[in-house]
Amino acid sequence: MVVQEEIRKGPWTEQEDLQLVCFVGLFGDRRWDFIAKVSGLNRTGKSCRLRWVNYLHPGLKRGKMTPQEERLVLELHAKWGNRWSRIARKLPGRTDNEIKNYWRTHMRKTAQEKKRANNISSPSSSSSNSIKSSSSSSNITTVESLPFPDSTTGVESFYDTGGHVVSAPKEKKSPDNDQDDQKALEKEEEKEKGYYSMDDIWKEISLPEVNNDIINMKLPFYDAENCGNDNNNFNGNNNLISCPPLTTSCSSVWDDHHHDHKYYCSDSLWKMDDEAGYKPFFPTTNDQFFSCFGYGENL
DNA sequence: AACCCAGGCAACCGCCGTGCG
DNA sequence: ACGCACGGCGGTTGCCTGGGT
Repeated sequence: MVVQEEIRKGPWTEQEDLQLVCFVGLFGDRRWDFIAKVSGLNRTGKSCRLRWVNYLHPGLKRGKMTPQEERLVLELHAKWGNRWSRIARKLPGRTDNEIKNYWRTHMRKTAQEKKRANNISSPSSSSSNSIKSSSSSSNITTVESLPFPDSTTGVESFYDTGGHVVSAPKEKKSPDNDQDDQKALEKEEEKEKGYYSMDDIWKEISLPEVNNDIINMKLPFYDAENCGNDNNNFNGNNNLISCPPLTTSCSSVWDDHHHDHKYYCSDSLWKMDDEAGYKPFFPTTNDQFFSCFGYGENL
């Protein structure tokens, strides 16, 4: 029995991010265990999924919530309670984690304000903090506790008016969606992205040798056209991202070459010329999005 | 300048549902 | 019908950062 290397935990490095992005580009955002294994990332599938969904997904907005979004979150939370993923589906580009964090922060703030107000008006009154732990069984926040008027008045929702659909985390078991339509939609999306279907993938990997053509395929959402930037790739001078070959021994080779900003996986070259190569790689201009990259500080 | 504290956020954990053999 | 593997979700934790003292 082979002793497994210890599974990595904690913050992701930029190399890991790039590796993950690359393999998600190849295989789609579904089989996370498979991606975790095949990518050479010493992470669990869950960890990979989380990183993708919450941070690397090209459709993510990031940045501060707009007042509109804030209002919507409160409105939907009043309706659905802590169904964060469900709420997130109504906010294109926002993740359940983000919304959850926002909610916590918001509630903390309102609680403090309330407390302060109570202390001012009636210092002796007992704390009527409406925020219980979010794990509380009755987690539906009462409308009255919200800083907005009446959330049940059917306010016109911007999210139902055909805003651009971001492939936010999908839910197969969603009770409020037509499942067949959903599946058909997902398939279409994957086709558009150029993903291999899982059948294709399994066929592919069952071959004795990995077909290296797949490795140099164009990743649809990171090319220059989509990003409106000339440097939307790893090396900043063409539209192709050269991915590591399908191997589980990438990372160690990789680590050996950190110091000169060039990353090799086996005999395939995955190269970063300099920090500038990282930045334009993602189709967003929000600086916060790149914060983890640190522009070479970890190299 | 040093320290403290609160806020923000990324990531982990554990549970649950689903699909498949 | 059952058990297992996996993905998804909600809750929680812990680190980092910025502002205040």
